[in-house]
Amino acid sequence: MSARSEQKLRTRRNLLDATLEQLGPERNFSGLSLREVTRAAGIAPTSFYRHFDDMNDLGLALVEEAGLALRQLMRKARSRIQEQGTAIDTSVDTFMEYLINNTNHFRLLLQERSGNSQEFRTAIHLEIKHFVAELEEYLKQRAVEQNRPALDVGLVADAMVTIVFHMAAQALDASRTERQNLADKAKQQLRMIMAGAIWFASKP
Amino acid sequence: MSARSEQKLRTRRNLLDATLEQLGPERNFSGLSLREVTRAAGIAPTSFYRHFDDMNDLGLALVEEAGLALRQLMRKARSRIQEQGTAIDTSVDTFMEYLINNTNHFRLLLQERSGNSQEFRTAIHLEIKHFVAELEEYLKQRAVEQNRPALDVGLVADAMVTIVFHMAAQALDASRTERQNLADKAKQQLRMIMAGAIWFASKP
DNA sequence: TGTACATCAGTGAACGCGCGTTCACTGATGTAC
DNA sequence: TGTACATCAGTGAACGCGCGTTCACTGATGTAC
Repeated sequence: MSARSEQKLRTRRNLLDATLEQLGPERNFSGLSLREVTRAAGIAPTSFYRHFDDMNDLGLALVEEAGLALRQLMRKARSRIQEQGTAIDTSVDTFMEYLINNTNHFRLLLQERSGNSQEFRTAIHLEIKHFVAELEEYLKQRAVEQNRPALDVGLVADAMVTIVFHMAAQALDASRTERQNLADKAKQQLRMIMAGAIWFASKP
Repeated sequence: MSARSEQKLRTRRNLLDATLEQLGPERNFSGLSLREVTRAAGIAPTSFYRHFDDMNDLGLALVEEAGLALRQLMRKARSRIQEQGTAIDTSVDTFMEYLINNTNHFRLLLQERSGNSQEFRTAIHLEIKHFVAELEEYLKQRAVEQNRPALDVGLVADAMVTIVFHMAAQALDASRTERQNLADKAKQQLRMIMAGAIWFASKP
């Protein structure tokens, strides 16, 4: 790759990183301006257009990145579970780890609910759907491996992801000990859902 | 009350209503401008300050209103349940009704997660906490009435509200039939949580 | 009831500001011969 | 390897726009006597 295109990629990366860094409890993605982002990235506002059509275009790139990171996280969690056998604890702990290491990626995924373009919200929704689908697949496998009755995995995976995302949203701006409490609460709630699902599945 | 102060209240009401009407899937509260709101309310931008300090102040008034409406809704749901005895179905249906009649009030309550002032988010969080607390109280009573083991009501109420709010958020911009599916899914998920909670409560 | 004055909701002009986007440009890097 | 030209990432000036906020004002409503 030529020096020129390497430099271009580096600038693009700066734009993406600078955008993430601007996000916070009081800063939506939709509240960021193009000029703010270029300022943070150390380039002229006009240079923005060498890399993205507009802020929406940049946002979509970030959402894709966040989704990819989430999927990588899941692979990691699954391999940990095989070693340790504690599915719920390990999953929640791993999610929490993602949260801490990719705070602003996660912040972006939470913007699903209004304030952005249809396209943007659809993109986020898709990433979360992937996340649910992979959990579904995993639950199905586990049920077979453990000779348990087949659960309504769609329903269970959806409920679990709802609980975990909600937990994570609250944990974002919480202290270390609050985070621990939130994680513990989520784990217990997931166990309730699991127990309820098994109960329903084993009914006549 | 004097004619003058009645007129003032009417203008204030116009501002609040105009603000709610501006909200939508692509419009955050934090994305609304003072001038937009006064334009929609049919007054001069400068008149805004006769009623509110700034947009944040107006937002807080709306959040309070939305919380009040939610609490009224709950009373209604509880009385319906006494007549019919189907707690989960009736509660979800009633929530759905609120959603349809107070769409933009609910949209406002969904903005809890970033993009607004700390004060604003805290206010929303408080309204949701009230909602959870009343559900907790209700669950406690039901357990006693039905001679069931005491549940971990805090955990259950929290999980249930998470599920219902998530359902409602998705239902906001969904079609009639999609909404029905979302409500059915939520009901089943709530039953799972309930069954799981009872199972845990009846363990030694 | 009538009069003189006080209150105050709503106004219009004006301000300075940051915004997104356009344009013609510069000069380093890449390419063809 | 050296030369002449092409590419193109990044620039700086400029634009028109909507914003929040200030200010001195107007005129209808309210109040005191």
